[in-house]
Amino acid sequence: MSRRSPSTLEAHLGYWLRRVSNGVSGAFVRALQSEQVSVAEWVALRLLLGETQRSPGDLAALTGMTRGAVSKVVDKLEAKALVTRTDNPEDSRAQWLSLTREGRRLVPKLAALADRNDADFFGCLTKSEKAELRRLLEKVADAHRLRAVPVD
Amino acid sequence: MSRRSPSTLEAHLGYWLRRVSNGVSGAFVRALQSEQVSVAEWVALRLLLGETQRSPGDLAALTGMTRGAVSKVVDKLEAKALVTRTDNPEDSRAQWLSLTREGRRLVPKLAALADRNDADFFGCLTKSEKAELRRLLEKVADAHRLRAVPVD
DNA sequence: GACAAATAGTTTCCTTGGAAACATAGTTGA
DNA sequence: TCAACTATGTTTCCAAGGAAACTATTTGTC
Repeated sequence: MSRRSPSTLEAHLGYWLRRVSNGVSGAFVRALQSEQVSVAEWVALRLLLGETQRSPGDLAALTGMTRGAVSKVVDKLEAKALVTRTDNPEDSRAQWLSLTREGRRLVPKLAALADRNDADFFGCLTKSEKAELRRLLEKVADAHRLRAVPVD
Repeated sequence: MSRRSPSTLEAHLGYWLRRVSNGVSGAFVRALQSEQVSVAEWVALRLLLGETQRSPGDLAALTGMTRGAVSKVVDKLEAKALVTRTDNPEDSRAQWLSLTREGRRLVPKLAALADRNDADFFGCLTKSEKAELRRLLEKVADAHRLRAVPVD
């Protein structure tokens, strides 16, 4: 008549994934703070680099954020003069987003922060362990069609 | 005089970790919604099971949440009659938290949801791949002393 | 061409959690 | 002893993002 005790938190792979992911993301948030940029803003900036025909709706579709949330992120980026909104002449509901000169200048700096953060965190793994970790993560992502670009 | 173009989002392991982790966690949030429980509430409930001397401050220390946030989570759990606060007779600032009968009954149900979510997500990996993924994640967690129990 | 439905972006309201101030209550050291 | 410090839990204020209502356009259908 024994009843199995409920599994612990640590029993789940999802738990470990989240635990590590929160560590990596938290450190990245702190790194970006040195440039007064949020992760959502970084992602938006990176997605806009080299693209001249990208709309707020595109960002919403790519990231899984709501259009409302994207609207606010773009507000912030525009206030910081990193992005501009321009009317789409073919559809007056729509707009194109572009990086300003300042925005284009900032992206490589932020990318360097991302590079360093990643190197810091996964430096404890060998080259082949990193490759294996990436392979496994991509396999899970693929199996579940996880396409959304994470913004947090 | 060429300038290396900034790395893409997908270039980082942290990106893939977050992408998958958000998928797993998002699905778990939706699963918990069937019982009207948040992830933070689930974690608190699980951490309280079988413990009779655990305080709000302990939960804050274990999870990395602020004491303010824990206070609110406990408010919710108390309102749902899953947890009770009792005064600590040895220190009138402090309190002990305990699961109610209802709370103890709910935990195994929620644990089953977690089990299923994990199985669903990582079922696409072989047994040895799962073991390897866990090993790699624990290695990174260990290298960086990542102790906080994720609550989101 | 007219009008219903769909689409793009914005705004409002709500929830969640951090930061910091707050109120109490222990602790420590002169 | 008692003032200063520390510790516990709560509250207030703020920022971020989702849901859904809203405005303005465009598309599709008759």
